[in-house]
Order: sequence, then structure tokens, then C-alpha cells
Amino acid sequence: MTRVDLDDKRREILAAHGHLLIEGGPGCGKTTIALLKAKERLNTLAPGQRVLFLSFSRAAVRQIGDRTSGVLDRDARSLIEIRTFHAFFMELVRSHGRLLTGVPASFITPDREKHLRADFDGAWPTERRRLAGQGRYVFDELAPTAATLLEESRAVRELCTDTYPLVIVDEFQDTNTDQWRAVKALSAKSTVICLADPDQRIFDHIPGVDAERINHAIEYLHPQQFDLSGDNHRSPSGGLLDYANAVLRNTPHTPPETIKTVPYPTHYGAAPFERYVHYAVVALRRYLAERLGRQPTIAVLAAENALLARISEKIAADSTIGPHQLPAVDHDLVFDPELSAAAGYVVASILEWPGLGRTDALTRTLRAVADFYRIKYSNGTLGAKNTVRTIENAIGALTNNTTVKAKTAKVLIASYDNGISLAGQPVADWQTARTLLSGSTELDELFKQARLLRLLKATDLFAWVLMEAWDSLSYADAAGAIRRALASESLTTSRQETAQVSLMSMHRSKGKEFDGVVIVEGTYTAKLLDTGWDAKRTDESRRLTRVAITRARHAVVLVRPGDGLPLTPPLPAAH
DNA sequence: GACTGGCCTATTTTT
DNA sequence: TAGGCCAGTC
Repeated sequence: MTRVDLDDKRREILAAHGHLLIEGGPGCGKTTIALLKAKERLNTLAPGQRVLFLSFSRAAVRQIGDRTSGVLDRDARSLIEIRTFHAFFMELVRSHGRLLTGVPASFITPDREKHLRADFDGAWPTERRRLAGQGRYVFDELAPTAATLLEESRAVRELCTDTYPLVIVDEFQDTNTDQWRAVKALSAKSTVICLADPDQRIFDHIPGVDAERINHAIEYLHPQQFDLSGDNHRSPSGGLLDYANAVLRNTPHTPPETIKTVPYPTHYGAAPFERYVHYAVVALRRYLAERLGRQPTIAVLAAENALLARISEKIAADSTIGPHQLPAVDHDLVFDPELSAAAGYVVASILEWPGLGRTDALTRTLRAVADFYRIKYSNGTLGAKNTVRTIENAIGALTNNTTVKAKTAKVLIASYDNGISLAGQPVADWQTARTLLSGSTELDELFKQARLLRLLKATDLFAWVLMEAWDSLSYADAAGAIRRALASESLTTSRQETAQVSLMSMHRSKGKEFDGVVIVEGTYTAKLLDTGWDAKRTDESRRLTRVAITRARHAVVLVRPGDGLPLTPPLPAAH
């Protein structure tokens, strides 16, 4: 355990009683002081009682868990329950949901929800509620249901407040209405500590998240308030936080030595911007390795996942820029791969062809195509619903032996009739199957998405499970095998430690820390600033950029279009 | 009902 | 640049 030096403010926090609101920026030590506060409380716990520490993401839970080992010994750690809101709510609904509906609770997984939603005509939120009324919950119904339980059932509420006399809420500024309702209910008997940074509000766009949340807490809980925003333990000497704050407030500031900007040209015929990102990653890694004397962790951050997917594809191969050699960069692409996975099931279904009859084989593949567009529809692309219908019609025509009209189906039928021969070598066969995804708008799109799977580092795993499925002619139930493999993959990767180089959206990076950060701005989308934006949008983007900059412990590289707007105004001219 | 071409616009998300 | 969406055509 590391010794923690306490200043007066921190001693005051430890001495305070009742609800607390602790505000402060990145790296100010909010979490640490909250853990110390919890530690103090541990001595007074009755048997069976614990401290509840609620956060948003599993990644954050892991990070806080790591942090506790620096502050608390093993026995103390076992008395602190660090959980996501979601996990806490899910358990509550599982144990007590029956009180509301009279039936045991069951849960609808997100991918299942997407399918239901794509096939449902009408208002989905209403349907979701209806299902919840029957005790069947989609993920988004858990929080309101748990909140209702805590508000309306005194027994449930007191069970919780008896078990958790102290509740710590991380990232309080981003809590949504239902999470806040739950916290309010718990505050009746439990002490609540809210940790917040108003300038890290980056989820305002999500319904239920409210810019006024911190004021709600002040009005309702009357907490003692503490402000740690002057402190910075993450990059004390680098000036990164000062610069990030200048970007947030749009005040003049000279970037410190540890922040570099790489401008990229945008004119026709210039090297693609991914090359400059590649260069930035290689250079930053070399710089930090030299300075730190070890391999650094680096994050490549951008405002948009699509941009990161493009970068991922490019930096995975050797390249050059001007005189510089750019070796391939091994990395993790951290994004939700469900659309790529859905494209992967299409490929897998093709691997099953030789073992199946014509109608059966093609129906399975077309089903997988339709499922891909169901997910796309649920992700917000309205046109995808028409595509689902077109493909379903083709499946019907195929089954009834009438004329198939959809081009995608026609191309796949021709491919099937042409015959596919597989060799029992998963990697090569996977590629063979994948090349059949071409010849219509939909197939081209599927090909592109399926190609991204390569970047999920699932290739080895795929090869392994496909090898098992090989039956000397085709891959039996390849789609099922791939589905199970991806599911277990997503479970295991969440436990892995940070990769050397990770690509993720700026939003996703919240609450994480890296030695170095590369922030990439796009030309048409994923911009940091734009003259066409109103004040609200500009403020949001400045907050987000601040979050991104402050993810770095040591250095930041900004890769921006040459004509990008300055992040801070020019310094006043010296006299 | 399915497909093509032209126009127009451009974000973010946990579990 | 790229992809979604709409209108017009087959």
C-alpha cells in the first residue's frame, strides 16, 4: 500500500458527516479520498454490512478495483462492493421484480432486443414497457424498474440501506433520471457520497442525463460540498491539465512541450490521413519508451468509431510516409463489434453450404443477411428495414419456388449453384467464403464489415473453433460455433489488462488512463471544432476534447487537418 | 416490389 | 469522402 499524504481539505472530508458532494477534475484524487472515506467507515460496519461503490462501465469498475489495492488491505477490500449500476439493478430486479409483476423476472439480451425491435411495427418504448409489465426486461428497463422497487417497496429499500449504509456514486454528473431516482431512494437511510466533475459531462445527448443533475443533488441531499479542482496528481508537471482546461474555456495558452500537433494535408492527392496517425503512434511510442524506460500504453482517440475502424485497418500493415518507415502496429480496436459479428455469421453460414441442401443452405445465409440489417436498423439506419423485407421476400420466394427478385439473393444462389469447395483450412476457407460477398450493394457492405473482424484479433480463435467444426466436407454449424466464440471472446477480453496500443472513441476513454494519447480529428466528420457549430455543440466538443487530453499521463499528439480551427485563441501580442 | 442515380449531410453510448 | 435517403424507372 502506498502512503497517502493528506492536506487540510482532505482531512476535512474525512471528518465530515452526512451526504457529501466531492467535485474535481481528472486526476484530482476524488476516487482515492472516497476510498479513504469508505475505509474509515469500515470500522463501524455491523456484520453483513458493506460499502457500495457504483460506477458506469465494467472498465471503470476494474480500474477502481485496481486503485483500492493501493489504499486498502485485503480484508478491507472484501467489504467494498464495486459494481456497475447495471449489475446492481439487475440483481435487485432478479431478486425482487416479482413484487411488481407477480412473475419471476427474465432478461432480454441486447441482440435479442434488436431483433424484436426490427420486427416490431409501432413505438418501441411502449412495447418495451409492456414486456417489462410481464416481467421480461430489456436492459434499458432495468434502471427504471429498480428505481421503482426502491421507491415503492419499503422492504426492498430497507434491505438495501441496511446492507449498504454508505453508497459512493462515481461520475455522478452523468447519472440518468432513473439512476438518480435509485440514489435518492437509498439516501433515505444510507449516506451518499457523489463524485462529480461538471466539465466531464459528455453524455448529455442520452435521454435522461441532465446538465442540472449536480444541482438536483445539492437541492435534495443538502450535501457538504468539497472542491478538489485545483489538484492534479496524474500529470503534475506536464501541464496537460492546464492546457486541457484552456481548450475547455477557450482561453489563450501555449501548449506545453508534452503536446504536439501533427497537421495533415487535405488537398486532392495528398497522403491519406491514416498515414499521419500511423506516424504519430510510432513516434509517440518511441519518445515515451525512451523517456519512461519501458513500453508505454498508448490510446488513439477520435470522436467517431467509423474513423477508428479506418485507422485500425491502415496501421495494421507496414507503411511509409516520406522517408519514414512505419512498421505495423499491433493494437486493440475497442468498439462494439456486433455489426461485424453479424457479417461474420453470414460468412460462417456459407462455410456450412457443402453439407446442406440448396434451399436450406441459402435460407440460412439469407437469414443471416436479414439479421445483419435488423441490427443495422436498430442502430438507427431506417432504410435497413426495407432491406430486411426484401431479403425476407427472397427467402419466401426461394422456399415456395417462385421468382427471386432481390439481387443479393440472386447472386448468392448463383454462387451456391456454382459450387464452393472448402479444404479444411479455416483461414483460407474463411477467405474463400468471404469473397462470395460481392456483387450487390448489400453484399459489398457485408464484405467490408466482415473484414473488420480480422481486427478483433478473433482470427486465431475462429480458426480454432472452425477446425473443430470441420467434418471433411463443410463446417457443421459454423455460424453457431462463431457465435459462441465471439460471446466468450467478449467475456474474456473485458478482463484483460490494457493493450499497448488501443483505439477507442473519446467517449469510451472516459475514466481510463494511458501514458500517451493520440487524438485524431477527421476532415468531414469527427471534427473537434467547426465554424458551423452553435455554442452548445462547441461546448460539448470542448468538454470532450478536454476529457481526451486528460487521459494522458505524459504526452499528447493531436493529428488534425491542416485547416483545422485553433483549439485556443492566440496569445495577446507582447509589448 | 426492387434497383439506380443524384442530392445532401455529417457524433457520441453503458449494460 | 462516404453513406443515407428520396424520387423516378424498370
